[in-house]
Amino acid sequence: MGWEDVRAEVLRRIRARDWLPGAMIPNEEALAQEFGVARATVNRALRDLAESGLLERRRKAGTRVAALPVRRATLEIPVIRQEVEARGQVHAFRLLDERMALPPVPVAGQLGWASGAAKLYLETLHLADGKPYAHETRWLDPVHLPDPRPDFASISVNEWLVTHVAFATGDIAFAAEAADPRSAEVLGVPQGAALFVTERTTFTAESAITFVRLIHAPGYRMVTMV
Amino acid sequence: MGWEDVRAEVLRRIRARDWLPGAMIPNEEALAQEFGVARATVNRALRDLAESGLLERRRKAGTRVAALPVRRATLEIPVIRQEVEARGQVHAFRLLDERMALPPVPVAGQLGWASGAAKLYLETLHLADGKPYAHETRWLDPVHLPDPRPDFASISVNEWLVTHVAFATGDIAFAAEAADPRSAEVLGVPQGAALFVTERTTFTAESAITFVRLIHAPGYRMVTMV
DNA sequence: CAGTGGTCTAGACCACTCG
DNA sequence: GAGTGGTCTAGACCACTGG
Repeated sequence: MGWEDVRAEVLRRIRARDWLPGAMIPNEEALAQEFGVARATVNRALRDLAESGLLERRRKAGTRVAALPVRRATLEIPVIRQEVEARGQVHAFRLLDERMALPPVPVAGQLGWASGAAKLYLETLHLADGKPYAHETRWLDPVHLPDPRPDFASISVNEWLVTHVAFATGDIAFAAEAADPRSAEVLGVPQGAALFVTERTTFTAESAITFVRLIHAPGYRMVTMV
Repeated sequence: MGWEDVRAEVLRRIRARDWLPGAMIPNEEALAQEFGVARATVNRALRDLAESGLLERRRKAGTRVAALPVRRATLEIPVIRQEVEARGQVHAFRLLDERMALPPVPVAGQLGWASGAAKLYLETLHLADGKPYAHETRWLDPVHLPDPRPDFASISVNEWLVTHVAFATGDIAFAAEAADPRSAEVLGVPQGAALFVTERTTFTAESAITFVRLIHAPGYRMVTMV
């Protein structure tokens, strides 16, 4: 009887409605005795179920079955090259633009960059088997780059950052947007086409590193297994 | 020195590039000695970092810093009512259609339903402060419903399922799609508008329960904190 | 203040897998 | 075969928080 068995049995009782949504379940010590395992083993199992949103735990208050379970889905976000290669296709990219420029106010604001400070703008087209796969536009604080800058025409910005900059946190957002003229041209789709967009902001402990928008070619789906 | 401190210190060394991407790090016992904690405490910290994709661990092989860290983002997918109420708005919904019908072949196929078997089709419009929020279309195997069926005009299908059916697993997909005539009409947007679509398939241990498409009103964003 | 979960420890054995 | 992570145990103390 390992912790995964304990988890399975608890899960079974929830599913069988032995323990109803919103109801308390026995405390760790009671379950440990019933299953004949140490309390730490029960703790491990219940902690896991709580992390996945099926249980709610509070000291002193005890453990209850979540009334309205929040589904938690984990997305894996690999570098684009891996994503393309995982589909059995060949990845390539073209650096379309690279220059210092003033970031738009909303971007500077979200990243906490002083307005009026020029940052590095990079525009890249990713290809899968030679066909447009994603249109990437990125603002990057050059303070995180060595002098001279890496040659982003030969190594993708993202891969350089991932292997050379210690990034800490960030947030990711997904949205559907109508293709603007530039993305439409680059991806070879009609203006206004519905495109899947990923936006990522990345910070180190102290300061913002980069803001990137990935505009995916039509048909892109993001899938998760629960 | 708790396990979170150990995790923080290991993270610091990765960020400081003391330990380079792809490189091995000391084993648990060595770290336990260095930090003056039990091996189980180090294990907890390293396991956590491995789950978030920063470390790769294998028995006998040891622990190494991930060469190309896979970002893992966790999405919380609450019931729509909670989502709307979290924005400080009032949730309401209207059941637009409810009937037995033959599901489209791709749907039946994905759910493992015999072709030619009629299932329950439900169409719902969700409102936030009275304005269209999401257009929901759903196929549901009535075998999971009591007789007579719940009154889905007064309790939303999703909430009924979540509190009454023990669902096990499922997958979730996100995509951008152009508004079809029906969704455009119901949501009050032009045909062809770019809309964010969520598709969920839900299974019990034995059989498929439901397939649901949520077509969100324009401007919808799905956000995650890493 | 008292009950519950959260964590730590020291030691042990097991499971996997590299060499 | 041997080294590493994975897990379990029994006991202890701590931290939070409900009554």
